[in-house]
Amino acid sequence: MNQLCPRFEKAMVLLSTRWVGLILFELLKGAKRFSEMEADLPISGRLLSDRLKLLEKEGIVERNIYSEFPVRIEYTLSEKGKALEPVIKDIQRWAEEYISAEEIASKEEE
Amino acid sequence: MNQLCPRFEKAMVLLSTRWVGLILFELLKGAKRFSEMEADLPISGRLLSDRLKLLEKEGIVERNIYSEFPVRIEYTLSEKGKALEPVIKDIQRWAEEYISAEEIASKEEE
DNA sequence: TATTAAGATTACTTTTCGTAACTAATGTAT
DNA sequence: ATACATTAGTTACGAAAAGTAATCTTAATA
Repeated sequence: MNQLCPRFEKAMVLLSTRWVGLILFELLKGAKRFSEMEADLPISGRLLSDRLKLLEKEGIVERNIYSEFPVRIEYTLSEKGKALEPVIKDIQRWAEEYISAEEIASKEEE
Repeated sequence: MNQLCPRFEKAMVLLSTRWVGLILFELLKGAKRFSEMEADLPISGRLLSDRLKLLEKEGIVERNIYSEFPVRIEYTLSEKGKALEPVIKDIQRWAEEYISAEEIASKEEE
């Protein structure tokens, strides 16, 4: 039925998961705490939690616990995660060149 | 609230739309008819139709009608669509390097 | 014991999916 | 002329997933 390379298909499905791209973009800037990401991204805590768990399971994100007061938990990209940088950079370049201001303005219409 | 570049966010949301990546991958190989894509991709006609309309609206895909018997309709990438090639190529490279065979085998588990 | 941060859980609403049946346009066979 | 193929979708609708906000949990202070 379908002629796709299973690795590619798996990667595509993973990267197409809603908000995963934006989370990767956040983490490419450096280690982030849960609440920082929650503030920066347009998603709720429940979803952020789900996605971080998914990315951790996939070996893309690492969760580091620092036993301070109060406890600090930081999320960082693994090597596998950092290797996605070119994808994100390409998307940024494409967006700069091809997404027009009008398109963004007309978000709420239709 | 959020600190993201709106162009980037828009691009990310668009490219994160389920199946959009796989459709782009199909079309990077050249012009495709509706039924060919339906056969190659693991999605239903309804969704394929939805996504093609979305991509046409976004100026990424072009729809060409040939009045033969029976009518032939081909989908191709616009310049804006072709400009996404690096993104897809990067994802392919990443998948080759980082998606292991075991991960694919264990699709149905958990 | 009251507070604070991280994040999990719950209860509930809204969107999106997927299947299968249906429509439209056009050419062919009878 | 009428009935049937073929391609390319569209519609309807129940099922599944995604979304939100508010409420718990845990652990270490002050």
